[in-house]
Amino acid sequence: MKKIKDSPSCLTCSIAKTCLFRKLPPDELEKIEYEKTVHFYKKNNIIYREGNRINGFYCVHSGVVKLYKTGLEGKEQIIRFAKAGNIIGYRSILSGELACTTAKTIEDTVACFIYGTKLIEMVNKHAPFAMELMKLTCKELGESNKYILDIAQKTVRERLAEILLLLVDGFGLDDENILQISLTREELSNMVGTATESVIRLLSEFKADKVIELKGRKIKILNLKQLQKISNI
Amino acid sequence: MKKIKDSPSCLTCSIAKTCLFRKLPPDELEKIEYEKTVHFYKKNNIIYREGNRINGFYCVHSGVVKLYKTGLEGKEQIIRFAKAGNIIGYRSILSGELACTTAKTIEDTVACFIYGTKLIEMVNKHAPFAMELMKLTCKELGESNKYILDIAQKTVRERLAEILLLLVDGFGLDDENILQISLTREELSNMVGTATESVIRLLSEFKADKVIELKGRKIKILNLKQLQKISNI
DNA sequence: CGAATACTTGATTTCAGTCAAATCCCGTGG
DNA sequence: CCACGGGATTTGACTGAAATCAAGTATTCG
Repeated sequence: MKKIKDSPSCLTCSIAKTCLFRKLPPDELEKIEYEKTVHFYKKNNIIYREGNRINGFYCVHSGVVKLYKTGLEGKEQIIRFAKAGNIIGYRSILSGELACTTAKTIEDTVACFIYGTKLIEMVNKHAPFAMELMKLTCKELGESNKYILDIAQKTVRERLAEILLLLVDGFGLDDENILQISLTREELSNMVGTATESVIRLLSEFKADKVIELKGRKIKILNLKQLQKISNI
Repeated sequence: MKKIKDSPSCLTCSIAKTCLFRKLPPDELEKIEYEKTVHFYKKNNIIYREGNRINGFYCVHSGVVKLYKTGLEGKEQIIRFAKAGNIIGYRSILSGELACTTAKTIEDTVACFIYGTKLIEMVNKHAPFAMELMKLTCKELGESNKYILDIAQKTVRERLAEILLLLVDGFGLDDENILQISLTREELSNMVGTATESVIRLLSEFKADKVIELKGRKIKILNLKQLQKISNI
């Protein structure tokens, strides 16, 4: 277990300056600092489960979390990823419903837990914070709606290209144009909403067409323009 | 055009007592009463279009509105319906984005328009209202996420059964068990996310299996349990 | 009443899922 | 260090659900 001094402090946390929490006054942030609990998760650990009642939300400090729903045959459908600065679990707090997704780390992750009552208190007391949170939710809603259209009408090929572009957007490329997130083929297929074999075949095609290059889970983007063309945005 | 006295008043509007606006103090509601404009739409009219910047939102007073996104080949994907008491267009106001759906009436509809600035003012001034709006948004987000899973993993047959159940839930049955919303086969297919012919074939199957009965656009539910079974909820 | 739209049914095609088998890769423990 | 086991990946063959295409019928609306 890590030492306490490794725990991030809200007051010095650079994330708090760019995310949602920048809308809170400093004294409020200080209070959160003393109420929050910091959790360390190894890769492939579940933070909360779909269908659970959760009594707080998490602010991801580092690492990556996948949020997914589980279908009938146990197949995952990834709804989104959360990385440093993103919050997870807030939806069910605000709607008063059970968690609609499972949150599982795909890298070692540090996340701060804050009670739902605190979140609701902040929403009630600080209008700018409430507005920012609402903005966030509405954007997420827009993205989910867009994804409904995509899955309903696009081919798997188009969707895979689009997902790759989304990943480039969210996680970036290094100086060799390698995508800075490592996903299994199965996770990719669970994002696209297709069979693992289909993703593998399509990745091979993209590779044959010199759009990408593959080395294990590393994906090197050779032709971004072509990917956009394939994705039919 | 209808006479002004047909315009609903927020103060006496029974809808305002059950929906979002019940969270506003009476004096605030009175102010809205004088700022809102009432719009009358015939069936099949567009209230706003996907991609438009809209500067306000609408509260549906009567009638039904379908909210849909348009795909590549012009095919609609219906995201949800709005009926009396529902609000539409608020997402893009709050997120500061362009409208992510087109809103089109499928029945004669009366809707009240309120400026976005007013909505934001209300969110800032009245925390209970803000909370209620946030709750609404989060529920909608939960539903959209659920639908992503459904479209990605369920068969068309399962989804059609599920959509029928959703419609029963949202619009109810009359004393003859006839669904109280009239949709074209194409609209049904645009909800399910499939081809019109597929919906027709499946409806015929359901009819052959004595699950439903069809008379034009009227759908009579004969066996709700069986529908639930088919939908695999 | 005629044109346009909506609905239905049948035939065919195709995209993507499933099943099966082989290979690769990686961590573990001897 | 290397063999072993299990999961991940890949490829091929086959299947099937649903889309597309086509053609005819029914309804609706001006």
